[in-house]
Amino acid sequence: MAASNTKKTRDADATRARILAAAKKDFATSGLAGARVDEIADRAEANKRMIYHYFGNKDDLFRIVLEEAYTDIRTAEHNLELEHLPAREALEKLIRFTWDYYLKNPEFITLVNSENLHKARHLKNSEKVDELFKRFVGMVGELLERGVTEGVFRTGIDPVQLNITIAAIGYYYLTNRFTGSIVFKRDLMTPEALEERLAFNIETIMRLVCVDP
Amino acid sequence: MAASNTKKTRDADATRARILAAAKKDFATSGLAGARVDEIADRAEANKRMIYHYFGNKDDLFRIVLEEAYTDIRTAEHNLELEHLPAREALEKLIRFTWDYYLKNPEFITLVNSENLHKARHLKNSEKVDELFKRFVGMVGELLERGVTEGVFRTGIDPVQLNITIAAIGYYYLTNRFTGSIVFKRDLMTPEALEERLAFNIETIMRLVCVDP
DNA sequence: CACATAACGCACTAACTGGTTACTTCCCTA
DNA sequence: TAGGGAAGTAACCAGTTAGTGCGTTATGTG
Repeated sequence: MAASNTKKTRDADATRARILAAAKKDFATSGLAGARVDEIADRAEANKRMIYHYFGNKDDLFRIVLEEAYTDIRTAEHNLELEHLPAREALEKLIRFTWDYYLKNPEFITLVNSENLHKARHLKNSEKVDELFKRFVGMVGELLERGVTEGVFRTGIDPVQLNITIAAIGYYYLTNRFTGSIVFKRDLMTPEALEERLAFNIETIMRLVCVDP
Repeated sequence: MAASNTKKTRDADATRARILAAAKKDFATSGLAGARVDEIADRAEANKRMIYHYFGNKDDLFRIVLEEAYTDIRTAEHNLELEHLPAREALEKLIRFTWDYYLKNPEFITLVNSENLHKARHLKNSEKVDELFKRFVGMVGELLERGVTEGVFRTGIDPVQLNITIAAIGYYYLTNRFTGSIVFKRDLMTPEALEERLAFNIETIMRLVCVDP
């Protein structure tokens, strides 16, 4: 499973990008401790020396992969432009987006899990993530306020708690899909199971937030 | 941080138990790949050779630690004796229990995360976990039915989906407490924050399940 | 063209890591 | 009380791992 064979001669940006993509893949698959620098270099079709040249060391590489992952999801979220929809529709769109993003980008979940295993020590040194989230929490807060004004949402809901819950009900299902499929004795990843779960999640949040669910 | 100094001369059971406790701690802290067999032996105040004598290899040791963790939580759950309470109270007790258990046993969460990173390959070889969960899902199913009979719960709720959601809203908050505290710019682990989260979770589930929340 | 600069690669190392070999020490019971 | 088996130990091993020293090669610019 190597990077696309567009390896030209001497292209610093391309090499850097290939290393990042390879690192994302390996860190997501094996965790920080389990991932191997040599394998990342192989997958990137780059020399291991280049990893240290561009990224310093394994931990810094991990930090940058993580920052990129957070930037990606927050950018996609921003592009939803929820502010142009009625509050109820906007909320449902956010729930669907969160679910779909986790589903299509499973590496995001495992990267975040890895970072939490390490008590977020990489994120602590990151300035980038800081500003990303300011906008995001604000967005959901405004959405809630708008819903109250429209008369469709209950008052007094904490946007952070709501955010966490919307993420939780999708994240948990997907991150624990392997043990979950065993202990609950059903394949949690069939198209039908996924559809059913999304519907359940939408209902959960709508009943929590809406005046008249 | 060594095991309690009750190390007598020649006690196979005690040595085995010390190794298991040490392994649980280290696997929970560092993950499967990150944990070191030598360190587990040190922490257990046992010789490394004993680990291989009693448990075979690192992966088998991890599997047994995991089985023990699942047995512990399911046993505690069983001891709740929810069947002796009115359905509504029983449900709230289950939500509180789940939250408190995760809070007091953070290693459970990290062990399960590790196992899922490895696609549950250890659990696949476990017969023990199989029967543990049969009882559990049945218990929640009966609780839901009883609530419907009592006229307090809505009909048609899937016990597995409910189970997953109850776990999810606590699990996600706690497993991601490090990154969460950074991105949301508030300490998620103060007593007030924890209390607030539990209240929010109870409200979420009650609104989802109850006819008249 | 010349040449400085940056991209790239080889081969190496010191420390580590899961697992083992060969041995000693203790306890139980015949 | 003798001796057999289980508990426990130290030293070791072969393979792995993150990280580097240093030389080579391409490329853009004066």
